[in-house]
Amino acid sequence: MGRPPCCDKSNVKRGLWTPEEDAKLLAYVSNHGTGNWTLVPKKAGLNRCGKSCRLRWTNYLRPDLKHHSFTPQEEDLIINLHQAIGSRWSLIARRLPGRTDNDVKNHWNTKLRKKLMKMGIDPVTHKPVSQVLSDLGSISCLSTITTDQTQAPNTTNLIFSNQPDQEVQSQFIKPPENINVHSHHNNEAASSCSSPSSSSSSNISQQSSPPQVITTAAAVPPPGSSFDWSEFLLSDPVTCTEFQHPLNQYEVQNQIQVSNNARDEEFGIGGYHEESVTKRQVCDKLKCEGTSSSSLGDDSFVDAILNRDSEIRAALLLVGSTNY
DNA sequence: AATATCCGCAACCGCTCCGAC
DNA sequence: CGTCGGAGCGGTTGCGGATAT
Repeated sequence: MGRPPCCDKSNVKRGLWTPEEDAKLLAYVSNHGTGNWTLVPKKAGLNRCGKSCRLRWTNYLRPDLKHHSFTPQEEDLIINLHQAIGSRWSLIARRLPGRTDNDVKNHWNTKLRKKLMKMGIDPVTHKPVSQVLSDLGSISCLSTITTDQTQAPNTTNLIFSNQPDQEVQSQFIKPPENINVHSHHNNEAASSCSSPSSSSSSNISQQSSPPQVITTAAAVPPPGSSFDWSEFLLSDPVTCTEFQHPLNQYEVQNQIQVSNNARDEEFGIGGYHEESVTKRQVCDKLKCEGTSSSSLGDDSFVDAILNRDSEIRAALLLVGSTNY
């Protein structure tokens, strides 16, 4: 038996709030504070679900909220934080005084995501789209391996099916999030399907079984042609599956990739974009390393991630400068 | 001017988290 | 330790205004 609903949905008003309702809620919360949200509507004389009241208050009525559009500085901060911690909207919003998680989320989905796409940057991984496609090529290599190893319906196996169903198509639209191109096993896949000693550019010729999608593809953007990545990313998923990698973009590694993997290794998790990673997991990890747990509020949580990210990137730059 | 399409935002839904018991 | 229930989060939906045809 599931949990009963928080309120009788058939008997409460839904949809847009009227000015009268806003006034009632505002008056009540101003005088009594929020307290137990399930009791607020009754005490405030509103025929609304407590959850709806809380949302209206936090997203619209709170007196400290900004209602003007986002500044370029705020946008930059959102992009940077999203790159570091993924879609933890509430955490990102706490870095932006007067903004709510809903504000940030909406702004990301309607403006910033498209802006990055237009710049040729994948908004999920924040990597160049060409690299994401390279990573997908690597993952397809995994699919040929894992199909034999396990029948578990993991995403990687589904992605490159020749007969994509609805689910497969939707996953293909946003592959990095669902496939997690920078997770451990994908790295293993990438390395297991390429010669250990080979340079990345030589991997192509050594691949015995290229991904199905790629081999059956027809449309290859000619070198030097104008190609709109944003249009590609927004295009029909079926069309997407017909796209073929330019071979010279088949290189697998770069420092950002390594950075992501190193960061994942650091926390023993499959990347910050992975759904299963909770704040607690990261905090626990940091706690084990001597970071005071009491100091790990949400801001500290973000700080810890940003600091660790900076450290890893700095270390990689150092390694890169000595290797090349 | 009428209609279609696009876009942004507010609100909802389902789920997890977390403290109380 | 397990259960309960409120709080909070992220994803998604749908409405309404703006713009294009």
